[in-house]
Amino acid sequence: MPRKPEYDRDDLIARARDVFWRQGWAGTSLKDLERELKLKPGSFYAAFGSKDALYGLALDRYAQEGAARLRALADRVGPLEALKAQPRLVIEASGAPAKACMLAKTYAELQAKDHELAGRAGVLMSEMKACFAELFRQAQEAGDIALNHDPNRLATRYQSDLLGLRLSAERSDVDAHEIAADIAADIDRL
Amino acid sequence: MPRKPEYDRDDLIARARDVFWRQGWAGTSLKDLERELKLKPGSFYAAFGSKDALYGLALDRYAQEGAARLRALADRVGPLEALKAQPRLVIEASGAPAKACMLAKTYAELQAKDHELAGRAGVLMSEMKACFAELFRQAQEAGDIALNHDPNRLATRYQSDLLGLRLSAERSDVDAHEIAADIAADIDRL
DNA sequence: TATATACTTGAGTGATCACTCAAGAAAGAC
DNA sequence: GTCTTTCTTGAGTGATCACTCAAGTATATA
Repeated sequence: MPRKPEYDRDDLIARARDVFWRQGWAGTSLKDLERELKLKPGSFYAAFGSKDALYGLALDRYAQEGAARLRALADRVGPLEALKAQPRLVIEASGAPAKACMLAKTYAELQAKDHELAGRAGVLMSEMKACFAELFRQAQEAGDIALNHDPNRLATRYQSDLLGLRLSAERSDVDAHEIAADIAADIDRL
Repeated sequence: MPRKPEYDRDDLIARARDVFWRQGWAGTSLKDLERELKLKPGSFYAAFGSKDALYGLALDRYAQEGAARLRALADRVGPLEALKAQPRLVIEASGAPAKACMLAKTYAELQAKDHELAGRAGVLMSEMKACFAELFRQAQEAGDIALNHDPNRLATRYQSDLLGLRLSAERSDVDAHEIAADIAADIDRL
């Protein structure tokens, strides 16, 4: 008996993710979202409850899709090549609304206020780090990386480098491809 | 004949810098500044004109002091050792209100809105990059780094690594000292 | 067709935003 | 002391913030 909504919830979350990713949490107003999602306030709150709730969904979606992409890449080309290709891929992603990592931006913006979303972003970054560590471990298992390295330490440095790269890639005075190539070259020297 | 202000303008800018550094641009309200600077709105606007104007002053102060510290360090221990020590020093700075770079945070927060302060932060980051490049060049001149490296490229990568390090240093699940040591070790291998 | 159920609409809520300004207080010049 | 100039004070400005809710509309079931 009920009426169906006119929107596609998944599509709405994806579009909200793009707005939040680009403009940040405080930088995105309800007006921005209403315009972008073509939703009046009433529908918006009926669908998502609050701006923060939608941001949380967008953050989870962002992390889940990023991890899935990396896993798919590793399945295709192997762990070492995936780790080497990732820096170039993240800064070349054409559809993305920004180069910088949404998790890092969220964490940097909201951590000082102990906002729940910063905690969530931190957890998701930690999971991503574990994902990198697993790939380094697999690369060692395959004999591509010397065994005297700690995969967790490699992952920590690698993630840090990626964060720096992606932030640098937003700048017009920086050749991010050079940085990406240098990060990949570092992996070959392990 | 005039009355003197009761505040120390330089001290006020330094305190505003710390608040902005920690909480960001949108995350800092006039109320926050009035509380921190102990200034009523009237005095605030008489002294600085606007929130953005004060943020600009704080940003310039931040960059100027950072560059001065690095130059002083290089004068003391030489260019190579300065570049190697800097990663550790930036994450150990005890008085700082945050680990992450204020220029990077400003740029990340405001670039999407084409805010003037993002442009200013970008210019200051560019100047810092040139400062790094000069140190790499001097280290080459001193025979500490092989001449086949482009100092500008080294500086670009180095700055990117520092940005990543400093962002990572805000996280509780990351051992930033390991990253800092690894960045320093990379310089030794050049 | 009638009814029940959910979705859509948009004016309106109080709170907070950056900012203004008029009035009062303080200090150097005379 | 008196005047002039500047600083300090804080209530108040309109705009925007996230969010609410009652009324209207559309659709699946009976």
